[in-house]
Amino acid sequence: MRIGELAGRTGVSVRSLRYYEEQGLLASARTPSGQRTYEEDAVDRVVFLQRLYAAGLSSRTILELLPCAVAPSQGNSDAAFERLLLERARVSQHIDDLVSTREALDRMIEANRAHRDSLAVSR
Amino acid sequence: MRIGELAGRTGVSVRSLRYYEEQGLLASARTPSGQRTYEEDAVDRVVFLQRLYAAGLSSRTILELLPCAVAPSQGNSDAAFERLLLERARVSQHIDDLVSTREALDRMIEANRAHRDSLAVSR
DNA sequence: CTAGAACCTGACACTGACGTCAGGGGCAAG
DNA sequence: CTTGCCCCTGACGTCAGTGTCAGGTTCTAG
Repeated sequence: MRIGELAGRTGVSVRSLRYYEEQGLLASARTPSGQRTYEEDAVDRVVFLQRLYAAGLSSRTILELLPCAVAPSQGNSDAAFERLLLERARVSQHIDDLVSTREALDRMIEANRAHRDSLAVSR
Repeated sequence: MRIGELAGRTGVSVRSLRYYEEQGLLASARTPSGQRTYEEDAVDRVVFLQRLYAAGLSSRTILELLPCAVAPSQGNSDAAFERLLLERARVSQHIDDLVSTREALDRMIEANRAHRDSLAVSR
């Protein structure tokens, strides 16, 4: 498929797809005229990239652990595997932070709701 | 206390503190010579701001829900309360995303570890 | 053949939270 | 008094992912 279709199917902009390629995260074959061509599996790949981006990983970091994602079958460099473990820990830490932030928000919500209710009563 | 001490006690840069003030998120009294002065509670406020920033809220958004955080005692604008609920949902959604991303990472880790172990055996 | 959609490269713009530098004042200790 | 540290404002730099525009080629439908 061509880049426009891939963009449509993944919800990612054409610009971003070209950027991913520039970063070494997404390969494409080229037609003789130079247009990018993708296989079906590119869709999953792009979705996967989006997921990691959303988790706060940078292009560089994703690039480093990509060998593990793409070919767990060969002896991936220890560095990539270490990266993987490290990012797993980072995500986990981030989750914990968010959970406690959510709790703080819940306390605020509760406090405000309580007061709003009391206001409603007094009206 | 002056800005340097506040920075030291919160682990936030002096630059950031001035930025927070510029955004209307952190007030300061001024000495006659123009130097910023903070009360003890500024420490908590800054920590709170850091928490929200880490949760992905923008300065503008934080500013909008700040009334709820600072004075749940008065009839805060419905808009601020709505903002609060909305951001709570956003954080919650983000947590869910991160959790499923972490699961994806765990699957990758497992796949890689399995192969590494089998390699180790064959050596 | 031709219009129009989709594609190409290259480059500059933007956003947001901050770093950093310039140029200048305030203030305590020696 | 002066050395040295902290503070001030203002402004430009950074980073990363993307938007967007320019100028040009390619594909597809009628």
